[in-house]
Amino acid sequence: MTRDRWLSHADERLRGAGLRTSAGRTAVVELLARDGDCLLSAQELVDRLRAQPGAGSTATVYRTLETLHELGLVRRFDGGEGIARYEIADPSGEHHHHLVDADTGEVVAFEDAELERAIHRIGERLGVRLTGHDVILRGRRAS
Amino acid sequence: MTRDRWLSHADERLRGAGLRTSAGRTAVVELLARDGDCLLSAQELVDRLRAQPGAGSTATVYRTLETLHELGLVRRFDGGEGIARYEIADPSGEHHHHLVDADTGEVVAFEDAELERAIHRIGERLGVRLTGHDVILRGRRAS
DNA sequence: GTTATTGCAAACAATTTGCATATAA
DNA sequence: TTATATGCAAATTGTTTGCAATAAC
Repeated sequence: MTRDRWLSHADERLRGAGLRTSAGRTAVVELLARDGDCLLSAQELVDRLRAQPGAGSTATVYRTLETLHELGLVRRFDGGEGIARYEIADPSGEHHHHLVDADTGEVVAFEDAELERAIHRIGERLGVRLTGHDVILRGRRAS
Repeated sequence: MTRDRWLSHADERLRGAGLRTSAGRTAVVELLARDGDCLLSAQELVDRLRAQPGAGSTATVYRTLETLHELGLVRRFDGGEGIARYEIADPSGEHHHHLVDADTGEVVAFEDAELERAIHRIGERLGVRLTGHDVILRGRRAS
């Protein structure tokens, strides 16, 4: 399962970066492995951590997210509401994009091979080795 | 020319929304028509307005950008640095996307018909009438 | 022991808002 | 004349940071 794979991959990567296995960071990483497959804000993480005992300070959550992002373990999105959202980045490179309902704000994830192919070709056409990409669609359900 | 067309379109649309032709808003709109074809921040707009006499308070710039965005006259982007950037939205629907250099942060605009087609098809596949979309590519120049 | 990590609270930066004044209609 | 728009400064909000205490190695 993707989440388990991500968790062990993340552990390994953090260890490999010379970082210690500390309570706070571990709590964030495990929470992400459990709930982080789609777009969580830092505040949401803090809240969920606070539900469980002791762990979960704002600073630690932000610091951990920054670390994970630098290591390529999470993707970060800056949706127009001025708050960043994160989701785990599958080590296999497989990923989805997001469709936002223009009325409700509801977010749906989708994958599309044709889209990925088009993006790949753009990189070639522009002479750029792509390191990442984000696609956000907005629309309303056809009535 | 696109900018002139945008300016008259914007004027008309603002008028049509029952808004008054005021100095502050007009200055922002005209500045956008002149310089706003690609990704300006609110602060950059304020600075450029301040270069000219009298006009250009932070509040008015933000309020105008909000209005323009609601009316679909500008596109807003939230690049990961916590600051929003705006550019004029061509009334014809023609538009470009952005490639960010992973090393320098430099932004290049591009258009791609194949990409647009792929996105259109995704809308159909998901049963959604698309109202907008953003694509951001990140990469480094092939050496 | 030494060094990384934590948590709190203070600091920050972008953006928003209250309100009294000025201005377009 | 009347409602809208402005500008200032204060308030808000998401995020970052200094620092002393704590925990990993």
